[in-house]
Amino acid sequence: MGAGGTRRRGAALEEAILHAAVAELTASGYAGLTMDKVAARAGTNKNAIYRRWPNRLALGIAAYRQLAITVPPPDTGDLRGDVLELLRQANRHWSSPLGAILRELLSAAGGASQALAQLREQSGDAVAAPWLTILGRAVARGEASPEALHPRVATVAIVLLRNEFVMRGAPTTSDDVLVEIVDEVYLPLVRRRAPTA
Amino acid sequence: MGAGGTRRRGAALEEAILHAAVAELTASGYAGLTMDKVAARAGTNKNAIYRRWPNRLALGIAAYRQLAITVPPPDTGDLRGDVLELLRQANRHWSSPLGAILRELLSAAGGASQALAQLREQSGDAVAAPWLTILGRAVARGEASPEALHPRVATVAIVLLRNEFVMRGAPTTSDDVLVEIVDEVYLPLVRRRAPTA
DNA sequence: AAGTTTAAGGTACGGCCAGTACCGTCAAAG
DNA sequence: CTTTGACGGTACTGGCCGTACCTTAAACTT
Repeated sequence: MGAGGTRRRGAALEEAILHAAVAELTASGYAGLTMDKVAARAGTNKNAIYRRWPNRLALGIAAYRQLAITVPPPDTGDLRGDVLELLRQANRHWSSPLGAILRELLSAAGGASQALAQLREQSGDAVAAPWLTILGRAVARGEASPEALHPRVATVAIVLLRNEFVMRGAPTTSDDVLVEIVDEVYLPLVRRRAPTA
Repeated sequence: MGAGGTRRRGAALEEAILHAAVAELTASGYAGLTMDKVAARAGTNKNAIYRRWPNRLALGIAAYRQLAITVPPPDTGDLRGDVLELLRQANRHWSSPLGAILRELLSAAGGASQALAQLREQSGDAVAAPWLTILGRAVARGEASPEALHPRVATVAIVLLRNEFVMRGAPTTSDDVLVEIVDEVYLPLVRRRAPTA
């Protein structure tokens, strides 16, 4: 049918498909992302899609990447404020429709560790950076111990929050829980420790 | 067909179906658990299944419950040993075929928080208990601070390990990582904190 | 400008599987 | 011995992924 009259090729068509996939993804989530619907919305057919992406999951991930954004790490002046703000950002993000899509994708990727790698590169490893940033400042201020810069230590708070999402199926996590994570676990852990006897 | 000759009813049939579902689940995982195959293996048909479980996921969960077992918490005499042993148990469990099935189910449950609750009851909350047990003993020995008995604190190690499984798609986690979790995060967190000078 | 290559469009399947409908049949309850 | 309701068999619907095959148009070549 090609409403535009002229037949699109190459990059133009690819962009149109991706755009349609993004639209479907935001409208119906990954579960509702069907190849037929994407093709229809893009005004093309499934062949054009399968020439570019090997399967539905790959297309879904590609579409998600169009949506993902990164925000600069907060700088409130003290560690507790920074940590809480980072957690709240993450909480908002996971509660948002975008977060729901990400969870769906992670779910669908499941064992396909090939595809999973792409998602981690985007959602996982990028997560560590802001924590190291705010902790670096805290160490400089003497608020945190240098050992806290160990990645596994630095990211404990966000990992606990992620666990909250995974275990409770709840869409959003109460702010009380965030405060609890910060005060009961994270700050005691990263704070300058008294020398072990 | 009914190889048994007599036609089974009620509990007998239900048991046969569940048994077949368990067999299929262990043989092919949840992805390979199809209603047709279960019916065939049980020597019945899909109707009998759908009269008892509303959908495939419910059947999968029911079958999984048949498989899940609990092991008594370790008691090595010191906290570090107990913690490591608990983590190693969990590591083995998640690496096992059974763990793979559980991950598949959690994946499939996804948003269906109704079904998710059933799985949590089995895999999630039951997890906290052994940690409180070993920590209770450690507190009595003076190895850990009483604040460590806070559930969110007590379960930090296992949550970090779970995160490892979720993020790295890896089937098993290296023992080095377990040690790292214990020594870098868990012990510093729960250990009796030196009175702030 | 004519010819050639390559990708798009159109359409129709194959295959898989969840879930449903219908009906004949047999076991258990009364 | 009759009635009831669950069981067995089978056949469908419907959705959707992924593929095959052919026609047509764009772009590139000579």
